[in-house]
Amino acid sequence: MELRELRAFIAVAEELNFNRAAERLNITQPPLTRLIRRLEHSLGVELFERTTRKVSLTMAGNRLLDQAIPLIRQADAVARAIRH
Amino acid sequence: MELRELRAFIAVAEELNFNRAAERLNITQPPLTRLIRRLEHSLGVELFERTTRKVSLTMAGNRLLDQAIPLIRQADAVARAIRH
DNA sequence: AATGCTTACGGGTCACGTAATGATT
DNA sequence: AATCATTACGTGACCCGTAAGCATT
Repeated sequence: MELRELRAFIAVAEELNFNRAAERLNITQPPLTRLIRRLEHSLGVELFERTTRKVSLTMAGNRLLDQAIPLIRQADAVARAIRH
Repeated sequence: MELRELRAFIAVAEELNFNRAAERLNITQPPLTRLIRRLEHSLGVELFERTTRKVSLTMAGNRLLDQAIPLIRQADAVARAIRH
């Protein structure tokens, strides 16, 4: 699990749309799909249900979102603190 | 800043020796040197003073260590929670 | 037909490990 | 000479973006 993956996850979870999330991350959809896949694989759970037309969070995804946001926030705070 | 880099940083900070830290991380010294360099570069600060014979934490390094440990701990807790 | 996620594929970058270098004791 | 970190270098893996595929509306 890497911060980059969590940032990608949060973007998708908030947008519920890979295209917009990818734009927000300044990448295209395919790498984003792969980031999410890798995160899912490393955690051993599905984070989204993709019903071809609609993306929604699974229960595990919801739980992760709750925890990923403060984690990223804390990581950013650490970086800022060290940079002064 | 990535978790992988922080884990490497913690290993070096605790061992104060690149060789032992690399072993602990199951990599060799050169990639470890580069991980640390990249982290230093991304934060814009020196984290270690390398006097060729001795490695010691800078002030910034000390501050990062204090914050990186709980951050990694939290990240591990998140991963564990999601995996059940 | 249009939309939206995923898979295929080619190319460039990146990361690893071995080997060589530099510096200190 | 020995130790320890860094730099050089070649190879294999990884990541990106374009293009193609596939399913749903």
